[in-house]
Amino acid sequence: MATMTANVGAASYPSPPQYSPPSDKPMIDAGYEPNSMSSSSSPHAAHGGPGDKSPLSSLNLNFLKTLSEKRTTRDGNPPKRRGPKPDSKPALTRRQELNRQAQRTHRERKELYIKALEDEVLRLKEVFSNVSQDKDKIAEENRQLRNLLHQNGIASSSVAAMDDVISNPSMGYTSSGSISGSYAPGSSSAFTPPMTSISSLPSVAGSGQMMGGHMGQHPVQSVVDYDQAGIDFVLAYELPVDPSKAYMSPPHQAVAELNGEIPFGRNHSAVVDGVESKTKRGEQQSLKTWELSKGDLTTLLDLSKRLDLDGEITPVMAWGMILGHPRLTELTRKDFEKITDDMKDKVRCYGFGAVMEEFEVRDSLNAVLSAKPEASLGAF
DNA sequence: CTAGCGATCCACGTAATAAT
DNA sequence: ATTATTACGTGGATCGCTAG
Repeated sequence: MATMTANVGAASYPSPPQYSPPSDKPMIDAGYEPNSMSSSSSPHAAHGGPGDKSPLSSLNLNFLKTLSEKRTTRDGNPPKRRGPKPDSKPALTRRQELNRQAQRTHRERKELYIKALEDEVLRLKEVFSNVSQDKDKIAEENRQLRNLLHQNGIASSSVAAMDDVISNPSMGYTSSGSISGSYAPGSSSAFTPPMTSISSLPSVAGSGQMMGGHMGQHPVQSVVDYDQAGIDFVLAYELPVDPSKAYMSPPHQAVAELNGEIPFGRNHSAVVDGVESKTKRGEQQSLKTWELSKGDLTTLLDLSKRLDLDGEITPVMAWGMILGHPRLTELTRKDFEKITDDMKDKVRCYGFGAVMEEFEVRDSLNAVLSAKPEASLGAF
């Protein structure tokens, strides 16, 4: 059992670049002699039965020790010579010999891997140290600049706001950084282009800016208010038609990571609770949902690309998908409603909110578009 | 000082099992 | 079938302590 779990995790150490596997098939100790002893092949003494020693036998302890210790013995002597044990018999079977070789190379790989990790730790320590120094310098400079502003009677509130954004990566994050590719990393069907174009806008920007980007691409568009259409689209799934659909699947970890970063609206479970309580009490007041402004929609679009739902997407993502469609301008308000209705049957509750299959959104969208007279077919 | 002894380190072998 | 990895055992070397 223990072997199973560990095996997968440690899948492989980077192979040692310099190690050349025994070319002429499993001959005795071919090509192995890291230190001194060359391939010998006539030792003796087999191993006995079960022995002494503590259960945490050498391997684990050795592993830990090699993380921090030197390559010499305590009296400064070089470590033990390597090579076959002086008392080891030549392998009796081909399989035995292969195992022996495999174990040697494995140990070597492991050693190199650990060494590489050690080096990486040192490197990162240095980087961290440098960054810390830079940060201190900048903070100090910032302080001085603020003082200067203050002395000259210039309010620094806006500057302070910028500081918040900088010091809190969860706010107004930009496209750089570690969050890359968080949406469906393995899914080639992800609709990245439109989403990135949207999310690259400052999240503090109002919907006007967001739409500016799209209206630039689709000028002189009908009367469709994409802001409002988007809000309607997203909110449509926050009021489950069928309360029995609630909690069909467990909360996703990705949401936990985003928790606390959503500065508006309501907990979705509360919404579902509200629905339940409504069905019980017949009260209208409990059927509240998110209070979503146009600015919030932009922020949601921004946040949504950081979820990894494995092929499923949130309504916000779906809306981003729709916005990114090359034939967006052909869509009317009725089309949006049609898609919304379509998807209502397919939406599921993911614990924190609604999700839907990406391909179903695509299908629905394409269905609506294909019912239209002409146009360049720009399916996904 | 030194021999004796137990604990620990270390490199290795073997077998089982998972992965390819 | 072969290779990679894990788990465990072995024996020599070394260390630290202690009694003589």
